[in-house]
Amino acid sequence: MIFSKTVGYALQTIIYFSNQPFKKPILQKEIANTLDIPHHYLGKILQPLTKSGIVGSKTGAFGGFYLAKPANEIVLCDIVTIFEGADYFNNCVLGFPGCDDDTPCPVHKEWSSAMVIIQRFMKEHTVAEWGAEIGPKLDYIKILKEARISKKLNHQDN
Amino acid sequence: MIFSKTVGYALQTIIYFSNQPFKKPILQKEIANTLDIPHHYLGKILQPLTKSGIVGSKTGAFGGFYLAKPANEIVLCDIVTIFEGADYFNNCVLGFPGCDDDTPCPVHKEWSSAMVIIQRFMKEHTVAEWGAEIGPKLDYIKILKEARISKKLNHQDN
DNA sequence: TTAATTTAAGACCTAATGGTATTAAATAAA
DNA sequence: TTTATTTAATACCATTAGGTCTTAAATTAA
Repeated sequence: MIFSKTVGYALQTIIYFSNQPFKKPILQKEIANTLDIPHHYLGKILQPLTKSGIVGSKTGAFGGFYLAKPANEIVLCDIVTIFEGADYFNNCVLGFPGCDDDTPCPVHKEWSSAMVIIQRFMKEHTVAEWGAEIGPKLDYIKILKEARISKKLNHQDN
Repeated sequence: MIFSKTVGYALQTIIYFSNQPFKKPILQKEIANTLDIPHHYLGKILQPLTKSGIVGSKTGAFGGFYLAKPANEIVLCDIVTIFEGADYFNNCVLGFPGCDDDTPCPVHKEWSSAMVIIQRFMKEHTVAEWGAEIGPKLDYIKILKEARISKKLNHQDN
C-alpha cells in the first residue's frame, strides 16, 4: 500500500463524512463499525483531524464527529499532509537526501513529472466528488465483516 | 516518502551497481560507506536481492556483491516487488479491502489511471539508464557525511 | 595448512506503527 | 442535580521496521 493504515483510515473517514448530513454529529463507534476500523484507534486518528479544523466534535449525549468544513473545500492531500507532512510527495523515490533540481538523483526529473499526475489527483478532486459513490463499498465491508464473525462463531463450535 | 527505507536503500544499491564494472565484486562495506547506509543493515537488504538472482555474491577474500543480471534487464519495479510484493501498486489508495473494477472504492477509477503513469515509470526504464548519472549524488552524500562527522567531533570538544 | 578476508545467518536491540483499555471531562436530558 | 452519553487524553501492549553485533562458513593467498 502507498499509504499507512492510519492515512487510509483517515481518508475513508473523511469521504464517509462527506456523504452524511453536514455538521450532524456521528458517533465514533458508528463510524468505526461502518468502516471496520478498530474504534479506539479511530479515536486517535480523529484527534489530529479535529485539531486541524477539518473535523468538528461534540462531547456528551447526542455528540459525535462531523465535517467542520464543507466537503467541496477538502482535498485528499489535506488529509495526507496532516499525518505525513507537507512534502510526502516531494521526497526522493530512492530515498536519497537533498534531492531537488539542483542536486538531483538519477531519476529525479522523470519521477517528478510522473508525480505531477498523482499530486493533481490528490489536490484537484474534492472529497465531495467521492462521497456519493461510497455506498457499495460500505455494503461490501459489511458482508466481509459478517462473514468474519460467522467464521469465528463456527470455529468456536468446533 | 513513498517507499520504506529498505526499498530506498535497495534501489540505491542496484543503481550504484549498474555504474560499476559488470560482475566485479564490490565490498558490502564499501557500498554502505558510499551510499551512507548502515552497513550491517545493508547486509540484510542484500540477501533477498541475492536470493532473487538480481545480485550475485562471492564470499572470502576478494569477494563481494555484484549485479548477476545485466543492468539493462533490471527495472525498478523488480526491486520493489521483492520487498513489497507484486501488487504494491494495485492496492486501494484508501486502504479499502477488495478494491477492484467489480467492487471499486469511490476513487478507484481515477486512481488506477494515475497509477498507470507510475507503473510505466517503474517498469519501462531499466537501471542501466540511471547508473551513469549517480556520480554527483554520491559526491553530495560524501559531503553530507563529512559535515556530520566534523560536527560530531566539534560537539565532543565542547 | 594456516591466516586473513568476506559473506551468511541469526540473535538481539530500539523506535515507530497499529491497536487496546481506562479514566477524566463535557454535554444533555430527566 | 443526577445520570447517561460521548469525546479527550493518556497509558499501555503487540507487531513491524530499522539497525547493531556476533559467530559460522566460504574463499583466497601465503
